[in-house]
This record gives sequence, C-alpha cells and structure tokens, in this order.
Amino acid sequence: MGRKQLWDQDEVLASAMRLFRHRGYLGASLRDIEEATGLHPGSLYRTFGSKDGLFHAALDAYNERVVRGRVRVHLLEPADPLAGIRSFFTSAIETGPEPDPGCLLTNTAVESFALPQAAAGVHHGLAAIEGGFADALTRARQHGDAPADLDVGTTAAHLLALYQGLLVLVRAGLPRTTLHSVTDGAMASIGSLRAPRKQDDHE
Amino acid sequence: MGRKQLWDQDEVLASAMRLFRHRGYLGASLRDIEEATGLHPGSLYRTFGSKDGLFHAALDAYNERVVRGRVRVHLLEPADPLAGIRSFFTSAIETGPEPDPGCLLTNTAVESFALPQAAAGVHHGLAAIEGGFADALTRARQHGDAPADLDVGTTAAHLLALYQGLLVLVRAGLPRTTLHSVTDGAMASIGSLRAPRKQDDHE
DNA sequence: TCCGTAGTTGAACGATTGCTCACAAAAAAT
DNA sequence: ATTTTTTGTGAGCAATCGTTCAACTACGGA
Repeated sequence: MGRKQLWDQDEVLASAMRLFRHRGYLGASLRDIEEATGLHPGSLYRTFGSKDGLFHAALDAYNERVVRGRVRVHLLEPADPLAGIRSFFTSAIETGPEPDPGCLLTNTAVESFALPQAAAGVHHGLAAIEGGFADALTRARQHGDAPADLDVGTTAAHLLALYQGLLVLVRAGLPRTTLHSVTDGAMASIGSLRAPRKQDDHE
Repeated sequence: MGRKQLWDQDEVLASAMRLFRHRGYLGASLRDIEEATGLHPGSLYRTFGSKDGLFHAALDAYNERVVRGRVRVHLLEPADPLAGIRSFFTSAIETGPEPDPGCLLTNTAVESFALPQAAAGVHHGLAAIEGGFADALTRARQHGDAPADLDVGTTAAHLLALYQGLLVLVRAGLPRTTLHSVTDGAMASIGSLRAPRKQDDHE
C-alpha cells in the first residue's frame, strides 16, 4: 500500500558517502546533501530522521561496502598476501578517476568530537582493516614469506597506524613519491616485529 | 599613539590553538572563539581580519611553538636519539592533564578541503617533524644505535606516517595498550629500511 | 471509484553562522 | 585641555544552518 519509493537507497548512501568523505560531516550542509543525493529534505528526514542519521547510515554502508570490500580484495583473497598488503597501500594513493582522496574512517576519527556516537562505527571499520592485516600476515607466515616468529597482532596494529597515517599524508597533498616510499617502508618493516618475548616498559 | 592593547596575542593564539585542535575549524564558531579567547569580535576582526586569518595565525603559532618545541625536546636535543623518538611517540599518547588528544596538523590535513590555503602551513609542520626524525636517525646511526646503511630519508617518512597514524588512532579513542604497541612497532621497524639500493617499481 | 496509506515536494521556521559598525574608552599628540 | 588615534564593546546584520510540515501525488485494497 502507498506510493513507491522513487530513489535507490544504495545510490543515495553512495553519494552521501562521497560527499561526507570529501567535505566532512560539518562541512556538508543539507543543501549540499540535497544536491549530491537528489533527495529533498522531507524524504531524507522521513527515512533517516536527521543529518546524523544519514551520516551513520552512510558510515555503516562505507564499512560494509568499501572497507570490507577493499579488505577482502587486497588482504583476504590474494594468493600472495604480501603483494596484497602492498596493493592495499598503493590503491589508497593511486585512486584513479576518483576526484578526492582519503578515507571516511580516518576523517571521522579526526572529526569525532563533533560526532561522539560515530565512535563505534569507526572502531568497527578500523578493526576490519586490522583483522585483514592479521589474516594476510598469518598466511604470509604460513607461506614462509614472513618470519615464523612474527608478532602478527602487533604488526597488524603497526600496519593499521601506518595506513591511517598514509591517508593523512594523502589528504595533506604530499607528493606521490613520498607516499610511495611510505608504502615501501611499510613492506620493509614487516618482519621486524618478532618474538612475543615479553617486553617490559612504561611502568 | 592610541590606546594600549589589553590582551596578550600569545595567550589568545594559545587558546585558539586549543579550541581549533579540539573542535576543528568548522566546529569552532566565533561565539566559541569569543568565549575561549575572551576576545570580542571587533578586536578579533581588527587584528586577524577573519576567522580564516585567526586560524592561520593559530596554525603558524602551533608550528612555531608546539611542533618545533616538541621536535627540539624529543628529537634534536636528547643524547640518546632512539629514546627521544620513543618519547616523541609516547608523549602523543600520554598527554597528561590536557583534556583532549590529537594534533592540529593532523586534523587540519584531514579538514583541508575546507581550508585550501592551510596546505602550506600543514606542509611546514610535517616537514619539521620529518626533519627531526631524520636528524635523530642520523645521530643514532653515528652512535651505532642504528644500522650503518639505514635509509634515513625513507625511514623518516615512514616514522612521520606512523606518527600521524598514531594520532588518528588516539583521536579515534583506541585503547592505550594498542597505541603503545604502535610505538613499539615504530621502534622495532627502525633498522628495517636499509640500502638505498635502487628500487624499481610502479612504472 | 473512492478511500487509506506511503512517498514527494519545497516553502518556511527559529536558531545560529561569520561578520560589521557605531559608539565608548583610553592613551599619545597638540 | 583639546584633538587625534587606537582599541574595546556588543547589538545587530544578512545569510545559512538543520529541521518541520502542509499540500500534493501515486499506489493498493474495498
């Protein structure tokens, strides 16, 4: 019963994702959103309740589609796990035809004081990336491409930080040569984190 | 000639720095600024011309005082360069009494599409950090605390990315244990970047 | 066919935004 | 003492913000 919805929710969320990634939550006005998604405020508020609601739906969609998709393609599926890790990094630099670089997770983490309820979504996305690194590292260790005593957990956290840092530098507009050398450093650093030999420090 | 200025520019910029770091450029309204600095809009516009002008002055002051200060204390001056690098990282996690964590450079890089003219300031600050890392690494190599064939330039870029990534994760509110393991990973990865043996890749 | 329901539209709301400016206050110049 | 010059003050501006809502349109069931 009733009228049929004229717009596709996936397309609207994809547009919203792009807009929020580009401008941030505070930087994207509802007029911008209306223009980007084609949705009038009434439909928007009927469906998502508020700008916050739309943002959270877009963040969830980003985690579900973009993040998990990238993790699967680059970290879980490749036969060569180390090559996958490398392509995970380089694909954040060479974004191809996409106009603006960066990652909605990174941006939202930084903007989190304007969006306290978004913390959970950010944590989910970061955990998915970290888990992907851990999986690839475990497989690399099995294949003999990484030291047998590699500390997978610490290295995964290390790569997550490096990846987020790369996205900051991408966003800052640093030259591509610098960004690629960060990738090289990331690959070279794999293998330096060994031996869960108990390390005692900071009290 | 004329009346004496009743407020201290350094104090005002310090307050503005804190506010912008906490809320971001878009998230800090002029009413917030007025409350934080004690400056009425008239004086503010007389001195800085606009909200942008104040932001740029605050970013410059941040580079000049906070960034360069931290680089000097942790990276240039310590007799033990590696210990200095470690404390540079840990001091970003354990901020002490300061209420909110993070770095104005990181945040501004992410927010850069709202602030295109801030790119230069961000570049300056990042270059200062990278240069500090390079200095500390060079000295560590001289002291024999790092491999003689360490690629200082690439490692400095690597540490810069790691540091920015750490600040994103701090901002995301990840547990301190995770953050400290990133620091451990950073220290362990020093030494894995050797040999400027020409590396041919990505066309 | 006519009604009930779900969806669309866009004008308009009060609040807040960055910013201006007329006026008052204080110090130097005369 | 008066004028000139600089600074402080804060009410108020137009524009924009996120949001609401009444009128309208399309569909299914009676």
